[in-house]
Order: sequence, then C-alpha cells, then structure tokens
Amino acid sequence: MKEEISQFIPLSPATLHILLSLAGEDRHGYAIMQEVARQSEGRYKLGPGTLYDNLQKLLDWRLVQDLGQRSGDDDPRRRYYRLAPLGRAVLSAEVSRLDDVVREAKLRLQSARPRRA
Amino acid sequence: MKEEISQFIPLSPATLHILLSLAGEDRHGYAIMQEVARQSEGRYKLGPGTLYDNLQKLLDWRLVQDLGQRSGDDDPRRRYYRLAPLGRAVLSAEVSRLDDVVREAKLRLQSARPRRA
DNA sequence: CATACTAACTCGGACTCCGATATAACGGAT
DNA sequence: ATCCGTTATATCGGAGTCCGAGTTAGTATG
Repeated sequence: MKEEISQFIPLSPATLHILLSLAGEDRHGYAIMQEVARQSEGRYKLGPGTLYDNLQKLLDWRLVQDLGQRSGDDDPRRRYYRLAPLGRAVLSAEVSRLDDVVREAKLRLQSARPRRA
Repeated sequence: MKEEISQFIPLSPATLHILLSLAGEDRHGYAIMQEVARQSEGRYKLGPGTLYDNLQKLLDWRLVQDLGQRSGDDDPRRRYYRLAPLGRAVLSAEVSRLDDVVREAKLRLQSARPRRA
C-alpha cells in the first residue's frame, strides 16, 4: 500500500495541479485547464498537450477515472474525470511531503539570510 | 525583475530540492545528493544524471554560482556550489507558491469526501 | 594493498512538457 | 441561416528533462 503510493511521488507540477483541480469536484478537460489557471492566479497555465499527456498517464495509473459524458442537458462534448481513491491518497501524500519541504525551506531562507532586518 | 523570477517557476522537484539544499550552506555535488536524501528522509533520491543536468542549467541561469575548490585541507576533488541571490529569490517565490498550493489542497482534501457512483 | 566509500562526471534511452494545430459543436447576434 | 468567438477534445513533434548505469579516480581504514 505504502509502496503503491510512494512510487508516484514526487509529482510534477502539472500532475499535482491536475489532481488538485479534481479534488473538489469532477471536471472535464477544459475545466481543468481553467481551474488550474484560476487556482494559481495565472501563475501557472496548462496547455492541452500537457493536460492530455498527464490525463492519459493518470488514467493508466488509475489515479483518475474517466466518467465519459454526463447525463442531462450538459454539453455532450464534455468528458468528465474523477479523482480515484488511490489518486486522493497520492495527492494527500504529496501534499504532506510538500508541506515538509515548505517548512524546511522557510527555516533555511530565514536563518541564512544576508543581513538586513 | 518580477518577470525574471517568474519565468523560472514552477520548479521541477529535482530543481527545487537542489536549490533548497544550497539554501543553508555551500555544498559540493555529492553532498547535495546526500542532503536531498536526508531532507526527504529517503523519500526522494537524486541520481548523478539529474543532479548534473540540473546544476548545469542552474549555472546557465545564474541561480547558482560555481565556487570551485575550497582552500585548506579539504578533499581537493570537491567542487562547491553556492545559491546566488537570484536563486534565493526564485526559491523564495516558489516556496510561497507551494505554500498556497498546500493550503488549497488541504482544504480540498478535507472538505470533499470521495464520492461513489 | 585491498576494498569500501567518496566524488565528479558522461551517456543514451525513456519520458515529459508544451505550443501549434486540427476538428468540431455550441451560443448569440445579426 | 450563417457567421463568429468561445468551448471542447485531441494529436503532433521538437525541445527539454529525468535518471540509472557506467567511468574514472582520490580517500581512508584495516
């Protein structure tokens, strides 16, 4: 189990943002691109190449499920994706790792600063 | 200046860890590998290929300086590297971005339960 | 002097990134 | 009806990156 999760870590920035955008709700590809841009306030933008490469990889790894079309009056072109339980576990492990990295980095950046109040 | 920094972001996991390992003190290549393994408690290990590809890139970008050999009774094979001021600024910006990502992710992971079909 | 470790570095194949491009359905305004 | 900007999925190929295996050689201890 633990090994299953750790083999996917660390996640590339693109992969991390895609999983994160699916953590709150199921989304279709175009919505993932928009959500990633929104979440990062435009600091990070996903092109279609990166998105679909990653989505394919995530489907192969079973971190994400393909839901296909959604019923109702929804735009029938849309293909929805859902974060699978394993994907959620991987995202969670990666976030906790990054949390450690961020804590460590803050210490280092603060203590070893060139003098200046 | 802001643009100068943002063009390097996001950093790949390898690049981030190398910069972070240099934030506290100057290190030679082998020590960077050991420090990255130590910092991540073995969860992330850098091979020499990744290390030297990245180091070359960081030198080209002037985020890191090559200090060459250190004087004294130090092992003369060692080549030391130092985090340049621009590198420190980039690391700082990336850490602050990751901090946002981590905060957002924690919210998403706790508020949204896995759904079933 | 052997052998384990330290140290820098190269190589090449696999993998990833990512914009340009293709295709087409949608929605609203003429 | 037809036009047009947007929404939407997807592929392609070049550039860039990852990364372990291997090379060479100095160091340190027994």
